[in-house]
Amino acid sequence: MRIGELAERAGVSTRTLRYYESRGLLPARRAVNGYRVYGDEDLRLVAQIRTLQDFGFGLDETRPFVECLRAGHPHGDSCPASLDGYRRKIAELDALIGQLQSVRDQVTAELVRAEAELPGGPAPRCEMRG
Amino acid sequence: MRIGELAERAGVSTRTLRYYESRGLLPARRAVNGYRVYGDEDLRLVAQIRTLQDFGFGLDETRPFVECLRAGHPHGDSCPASLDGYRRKIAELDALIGQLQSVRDQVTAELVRAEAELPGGPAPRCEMRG
DNA sequence: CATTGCCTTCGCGCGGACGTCAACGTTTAG
DNA sequence: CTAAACGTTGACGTCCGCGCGAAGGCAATG
Repeated sequence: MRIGELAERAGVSTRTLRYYESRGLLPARRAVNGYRVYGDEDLRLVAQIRTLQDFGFGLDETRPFVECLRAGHPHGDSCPASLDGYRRKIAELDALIGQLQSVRDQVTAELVRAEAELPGGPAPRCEMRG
Repeated sequence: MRIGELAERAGVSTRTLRYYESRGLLPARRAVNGYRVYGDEDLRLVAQIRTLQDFGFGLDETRPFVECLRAGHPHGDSCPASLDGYRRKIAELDALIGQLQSVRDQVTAELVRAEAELPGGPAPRCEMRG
């Protein structure tokens, strides 16, 4: 299989595949004429990269998974390094979520304060009846 | 007050102040020689921008607050448009947090599955006795 | 011969908030 | 008078990751 076919089957552009190769993922054997030659396993490899990308992994972060696959393991996450990759990403996400949550709370506090200070008088959230 | 003094007092660079002006925030009067001239209210204006920036507001999103201040209101968030700005940002943050949470859960599920499939056997989270 | 596919390398684009430099005018202190 | 310090505009560089586009040339196939 050459680059065009792999690109079509994987649903990415040939540019993307060459880019992956330039980044050290997805190395390709070469035919005598210099054409890149791929096997079916490379399809799974690209699929693994895309999946992780969808999770917000950077290209570099997909490396352990890719190397795990290339080492012959059944899944990209069949290796300890990949699991660590998961764990790091989860920790990263938790940290980010926490920061965003904190900002969210601060902005909400500002909103509440500003609403209370409005010259038109505070807009009550609950109906006051007497 | 000229640009250097305002920059120092506000804790930003002169480049930043000129940039704000170019973006339509922070318009400056000009002296006869063409120098930008600022008043004390501009200091509060810059402070308002920085505060919002810290909350993750883009420059454009600070516009209602800035115009509110320039309209003579006591705070940048003394205007309805500013409150809407707060609300939009909160909604934005909620959406983002939700997405990240979803991704986090998916990655966690992958991690759990991969751990269970490890050739070394699943690493139990709880001791099994008996 | 034409078409299609592939090869390489170089450089561009995006988006936002600036940094940095150039080349020049102004003010101020010695 | 001169030099430093400050001001002006304009244009380009940076960071970040993930690519895209195009030029110029070789390979395979009809």
